[in-house]
Amino acid sequence: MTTERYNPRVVEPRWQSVWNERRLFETPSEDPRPKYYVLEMFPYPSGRIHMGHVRNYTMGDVLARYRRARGYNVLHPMGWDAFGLPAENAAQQKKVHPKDWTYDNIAAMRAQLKSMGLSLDWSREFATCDVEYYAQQQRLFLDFHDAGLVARKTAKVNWDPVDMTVLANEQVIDGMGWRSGAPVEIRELTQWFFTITKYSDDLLAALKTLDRWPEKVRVMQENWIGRSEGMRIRFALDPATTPAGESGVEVFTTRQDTLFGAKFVALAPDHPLAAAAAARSPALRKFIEECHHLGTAEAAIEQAEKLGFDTGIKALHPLDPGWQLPVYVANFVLMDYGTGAIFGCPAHDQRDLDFVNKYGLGNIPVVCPPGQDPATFVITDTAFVGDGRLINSRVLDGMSVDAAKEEVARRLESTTRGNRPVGERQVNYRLRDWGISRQRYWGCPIPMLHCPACGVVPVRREDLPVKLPDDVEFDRPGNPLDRHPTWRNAPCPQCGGPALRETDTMDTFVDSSWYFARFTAPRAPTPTVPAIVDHWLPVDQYIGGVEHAILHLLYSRFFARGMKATGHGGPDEPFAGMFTQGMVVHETYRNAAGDWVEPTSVSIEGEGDQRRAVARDSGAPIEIGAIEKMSKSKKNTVDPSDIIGNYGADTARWFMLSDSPPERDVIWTEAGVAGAHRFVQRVWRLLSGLSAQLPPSGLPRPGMFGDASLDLRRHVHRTIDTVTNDIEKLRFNRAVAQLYELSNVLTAHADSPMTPDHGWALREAAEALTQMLAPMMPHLAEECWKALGHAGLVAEAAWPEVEPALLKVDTILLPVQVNGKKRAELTISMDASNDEVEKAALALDAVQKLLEGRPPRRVVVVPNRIVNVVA
RNA sequence: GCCCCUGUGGCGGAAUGGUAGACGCGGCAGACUCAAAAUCUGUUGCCUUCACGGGCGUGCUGGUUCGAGUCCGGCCAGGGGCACCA
Repeated sequence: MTTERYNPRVVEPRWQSVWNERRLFETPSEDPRPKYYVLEMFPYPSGRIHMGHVRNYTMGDVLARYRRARGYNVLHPMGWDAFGLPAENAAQQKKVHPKDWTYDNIAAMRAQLKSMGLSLDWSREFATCDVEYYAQQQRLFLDFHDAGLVARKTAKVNWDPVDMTVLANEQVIDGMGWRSGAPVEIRELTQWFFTITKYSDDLLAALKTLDRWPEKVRVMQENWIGRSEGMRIRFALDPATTPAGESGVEVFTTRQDTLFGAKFVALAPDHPLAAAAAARSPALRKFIEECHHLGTAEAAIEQAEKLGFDTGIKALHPLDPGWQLPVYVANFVLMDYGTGAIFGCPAHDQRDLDFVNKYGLGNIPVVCPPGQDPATFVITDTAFVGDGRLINSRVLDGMSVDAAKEEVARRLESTTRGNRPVGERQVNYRLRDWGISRQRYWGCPIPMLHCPACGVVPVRREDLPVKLPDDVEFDRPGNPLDRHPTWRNAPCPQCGGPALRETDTMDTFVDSSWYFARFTAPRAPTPTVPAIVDHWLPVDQYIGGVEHAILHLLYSRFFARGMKATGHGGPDEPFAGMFTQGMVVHETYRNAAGDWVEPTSVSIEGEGDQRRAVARDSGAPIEIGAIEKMSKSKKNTVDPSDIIGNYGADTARWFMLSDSPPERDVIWTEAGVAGAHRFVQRVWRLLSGLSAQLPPSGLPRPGMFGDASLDLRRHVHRTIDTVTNDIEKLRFNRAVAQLYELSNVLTAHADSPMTPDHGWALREAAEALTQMLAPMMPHLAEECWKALGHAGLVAEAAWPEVEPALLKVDTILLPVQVNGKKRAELTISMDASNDEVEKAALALDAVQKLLEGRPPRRVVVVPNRIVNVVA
């Protein structure tokens, strides 16, 4: 019998249109089945999908199809994270409107995604730049505003004077704007913020409940929120040295136990007291000015020397008013953490130590490490930050660090000056409020107005949406909304007088902070429908790149809380299960000139050490470089469309699931893809070849099975068991290996005589294999399912059931160790007692030989696992 | 600097404290073929032995255990996150 080669180019579109016509993946919200919401991070519509998308969406699709087969009502939607800077760059460079560019890209990428055969509910699709979407986002903004979750305050930003825009820190390279190359200025701008810090404690505490999130992501969020417990302490100032009107300075510390080791107080350059002191000192003004010029870049901070300037002001020690400490302005003190001022204890803080060593202020060790003699303990270059006993600290001497912290806290809390305690316990967070203002056109307009009479006024809800004007120009740098002739003008909702619209638009992270909720009722005239969003959320499994482990996930968690608080429903935690996939990486190639070369123009020869690359056209030698994340700049990308065109979507999907554990990086190789494709063909040959000989589907199970049939059935059911488990735990690479093995076993059994029981067992195996392949390679599975004589779709078939009796075996092969080394094997009944096993093991020739006639010292029998004889 | 992860054949990787290397890629040998491709079968950690067998093997090093890739301590290497956060 001849079998035709499986042709994905014909087969895949055919099944895609069958699924589409039957509207198989459109999800009703009202359905008696249990719900399952699986979501992959929606893409930015750059124009082409990349291999990272293929990996991400394949994983999600496996889960969606598997859950459907398990009887769940699955929600698996797709949309577009469509606002953002690249559209405006394209507008400048290619003279296309950001809207046209974006929607054209969406159309191209939608077609690419459809060619992957993903079981998505396309009826719920939306883009965040759809007016219908951002209108609802503006409504949410106003609701958040009314609930006190929106603030307007000044913030320092990186300002590019040429492009006339604010830059993110990542867009500042060596102090220059990434596009303009102009030196970046630090400017204070009034910006819109979401007050995420109101939830600091809750966002931190609730991380403990996210037991289906990667530990790594939880730790990253924990560090980002950065809770520290300490004290806010007020230092009085010596009036003789202090500018008029200033009487004290507050510091934040987590080490109040080291208060007797204090050597100085330091202020941030922007601290009000620093400004007051600068008013009478030109030299200090100059110093503060220099601090401002120091870049915000990490590298600059890393190398920056600890610099300070003595203000001449003296602070009085809170536990000893007779003790004066110099007050410095120091470049390493941050205005926006704590109080913008610190007290320095050099012996037990490295930065403070560096500082005093530079300015010759000396240090007093106040915590002595265990085992050290306090009399000889000195600090020179390295601060001691560990635990120990307090020394040189008067009443605290002999206490542990914790006890001393407690004692100092008690004393300062009960000491008052001017009706206020000198110190208060305080919890500080590293987390800052979320600045969402962007001076850009292609984003969601912030629905606020500026009225000369009434100030900042929200747009009335009945006047929403504030639509982006289409008639804008990108011929000049800056925000086109600022110079639009008419759009800015609107009447004030309060007084009716002329007012100006806010021209800042929202950070695109806002768009992606609630899209998963919108998918539950994507056409509703309100942001959500609470009953529906409560039904679907939380997302049962969210999948995406680890690069969003902090910001996107944290903002979404904040938004969920905000939406709940403003009556839009949903749980506090939007993602019950989170999975961060690894990247798709590829070898890099360079020619003799050092230019990057695409994989498609390189051919590889030889193996191992002999492996060489040459240019496909000229034969010129090519250097094989490091394996790195696919990126356009290194030209080591592979276009998913090429792969799908050559091998079909199933091959690409199968390769993405094979070999590498999903959380780790996967190395894209031609050989690997070719291997995946060979398997596609092998499965088709096997199953289509077998189908002609098999008994019809649905025959009753024979009462008896021969040994071969029983072996096959046992293997099939073991595979169903493990593959089910592996998919549930997202261990796709293991599931793939099991299916390879099953197809090998099935192949080995396919030539056995076609007795009724064997035919039945073979059909069972063939169908189980097809069904288990279906979530991963849905087109191939449909084609095989049809070849096996089914009129219906495998996409609608129920997941195969395990017969528990078949997971058991009567006899097992037990390894026998002597002194921990395997020396023999023992075939014995599963039910044999430990005594029987021990006796049988000791009777083995190999064991006897090694014992040399002596009795064993000990015999360990682990039932159905191993025997270890200790000689 | 702080926090986290990873380290297993030629390669990607399997392995509830219990036979290390499943499965795939690659290699080798064979079958089919006039030949090649495709396909199928066998084999494939390293050393040693004609063979049976034996020895060595999970970055290094110490420990716990009848038994350690897995648990604990100390190193080394690679990767990631945060970073003047008091």
